[in-house]
Amino acid sequence: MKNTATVQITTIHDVAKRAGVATATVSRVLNNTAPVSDSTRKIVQTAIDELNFVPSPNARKLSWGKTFTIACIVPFFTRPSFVERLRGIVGVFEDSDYDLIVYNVESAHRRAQYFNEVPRPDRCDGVIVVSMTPNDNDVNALKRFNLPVVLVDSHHPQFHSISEDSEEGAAKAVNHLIELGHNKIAFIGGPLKDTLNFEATSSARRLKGYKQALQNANIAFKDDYVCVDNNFAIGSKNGNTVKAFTLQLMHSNHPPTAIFAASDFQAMGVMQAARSVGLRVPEDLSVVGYDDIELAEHLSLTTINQSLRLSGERGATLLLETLSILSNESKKENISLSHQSFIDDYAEKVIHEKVPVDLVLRASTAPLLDRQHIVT
Amino acid sequence: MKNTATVQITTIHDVAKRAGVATATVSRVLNNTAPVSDSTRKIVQTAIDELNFVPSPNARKLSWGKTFTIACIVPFFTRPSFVERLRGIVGVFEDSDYDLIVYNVESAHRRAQYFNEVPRPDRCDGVIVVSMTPNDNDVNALKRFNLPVVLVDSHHPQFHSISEDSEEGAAKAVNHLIELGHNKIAFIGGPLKDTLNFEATSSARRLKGYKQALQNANIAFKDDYVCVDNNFAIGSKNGNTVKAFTLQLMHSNHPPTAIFAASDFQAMGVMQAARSVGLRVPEDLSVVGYDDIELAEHLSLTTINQSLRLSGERGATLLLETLSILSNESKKENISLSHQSFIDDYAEKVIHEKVPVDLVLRASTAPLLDRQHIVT
DNA sequence: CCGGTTTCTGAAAGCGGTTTCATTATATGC
DNA sequence: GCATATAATGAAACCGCTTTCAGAAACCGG
Repeated sequence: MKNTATVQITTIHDVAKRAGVATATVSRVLNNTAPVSDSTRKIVQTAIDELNFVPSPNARKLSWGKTFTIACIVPFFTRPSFVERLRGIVGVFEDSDYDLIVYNVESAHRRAQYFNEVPRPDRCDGVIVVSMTPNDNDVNALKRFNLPVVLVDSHHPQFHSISEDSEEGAAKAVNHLIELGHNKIAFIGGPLKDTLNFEATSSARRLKGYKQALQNANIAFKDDYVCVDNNFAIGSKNGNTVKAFTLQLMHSNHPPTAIFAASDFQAMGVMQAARSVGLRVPEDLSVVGYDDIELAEHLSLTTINQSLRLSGERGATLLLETLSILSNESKKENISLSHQSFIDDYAEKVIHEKVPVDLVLRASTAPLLDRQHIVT
Repeated sequence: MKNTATVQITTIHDVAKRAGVATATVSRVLNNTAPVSDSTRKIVQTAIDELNFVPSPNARKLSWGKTFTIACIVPFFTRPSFVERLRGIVGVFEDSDYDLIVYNVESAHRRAQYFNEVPRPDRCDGVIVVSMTPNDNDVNALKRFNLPVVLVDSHHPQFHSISEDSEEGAAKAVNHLIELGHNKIAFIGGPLKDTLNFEATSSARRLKGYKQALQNANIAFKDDYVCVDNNFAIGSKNGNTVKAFTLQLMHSNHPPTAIFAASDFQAMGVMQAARSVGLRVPEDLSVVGYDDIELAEHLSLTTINQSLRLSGERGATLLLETLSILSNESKKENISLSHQSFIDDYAEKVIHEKVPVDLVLRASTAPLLDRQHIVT
């Protein structure tokens, strides 16, 4: 059951033979790892070029004791925002020596499986976890082999993380509406508890920001104005709950004049529902979303940009940096003591980076009109 | 510059020592590759369990001469439909022994690089190419080492492929409109030539299907009704061309009563543009999209479902099948001659599978009304 | 022109598995 | 009951590359 390819690949031995040197020498010119005389180097290089030799990644990995791969554990298709995040991550590793393997979590079972099996030094050199807060088991699994870990879009005291401040973002959204004169502002969001990790979801944090903003503006919080779609998940075919919520809100005795949705996808549902009953956006109803996914621009949706792509980029970069620091650390040589201690410090410190959240003004929000006052 | 992990991983030697056997024996119980007495098997198994031993993937790969990884070359973020396709692919490999590495093509440079560097037996056991028709160079690169290759969403005589019939799909869309009584049907699509591979794009094929359908219905083809956005690409910030096209069409002397867009994303632009000037969809304008991406359902967009997910699944499965056939072939033993020849046939034959294209009826299309007749 | 570095290079020992080959123990046949 | 096939196991080679170790060659000051 050996390899099925019929054409043999040239190995370092072929090169060595052709160049009339030992494989060690070939390896040395390959990696610049020890002095090689110009003459032999040239000969070897010629042989390499002529044979079109590329060293076997696997052999290299085994020999180096590194995998040169990064594992990315991500609820791939259940988050509307993963594309952009992943794009950021992929972009960083494209130009590095590392391969990226994406582990897609779509069930609690897979989640546990991946957290247990993937973070091993013989499988990857580092781990990026996206949009999942590690629970106790996960933490143990992640720490077992001291692999560098970066959390993107989540937070844990023991691991580096890149995250956004959902509360701040939500507050910005709501403040914007308040500044436009709205005070009947509803919230529509997804589930507040995550079934995969039993943590507060971004919806929960955005709801918190929403409440905070209202409070700061001395606007009374109304339970009726909060709608939570516990089944909401991109990919599930139940986008209708949002529409039902919207209609319910707008047909109530005190219909809101503005709705803040915890995601652009939900905001889209809101806009559609509103329009389906003849309400104009933004004239009759202002809508703010969250995420600033591609869609938002096409919908002219005012929303909160949470730098999705950037968060991926930063996460990947941070992991790369950690990796390089660790590898420098392991060859403690020629390094001044002060520099060494700097590095130690750096390696010890857990870094929590926040990515900016910004209001993106588009055409789905407008000042509260007098007419609306009358309607209410 | 060795591995940075500080905790050592247990190896097969540890297990062997603990069980008091040779590593060969451990390997044998691990792989069921030769008879082992029940007693020793039990001892070894215990040692494995106690030490929590998992064989190093890398060592295994090197030894087997296989990589146990599949390379997937895909224009990741420039196609609106990649998510679903990838989802299908990922789902298949999750339960297999293979890792999936996704190579994201976003420039001609990367494209060439990946096609040249990736399809080597020391990097992967098989290749899935998504949404790109290989050019001559690519074909050479792909065939160099006789690696199994499957094309998803493209076609080439020399490689297995899973694709949809864009012409048929487009014809179904247009026929639907014709059946509703429309005869002023415009087409809005993306570029007809692909800058990455200089091949006809799906837009081009859909345009062809559009023309065909018109012709079959004896409706004269009008150049004015065809709008091609040469800059269209998801991710580029120029979704406005579609809107401009739409407005231009609707303000012309003979505005169409229906528009067929070559993708759902573009259809969304059409709907928005139409509504922005007070036109109702579908009452004043029928719109049909293509792809049936998630969005379509939320937009209540009538569209053509081209089984995106399924295409990924089938492609991945086909590759897996090919792989298993090849590996069986390589151990030509205990196989009846007839079965062997069947396998040979199968391995020789290039398989071209079509995935179904179906009209999905939603609320963006309606019968042509008399009122519209008058308007024109 | 000699001892002592420094530079360059090859042989060989890993990396962590698998597999061949040889050997011993057991089973089977007559 | 002995020759021979078969089952079970260990030692060692191997996958393709890196790296240590040690020796040879070149360099250098006196």
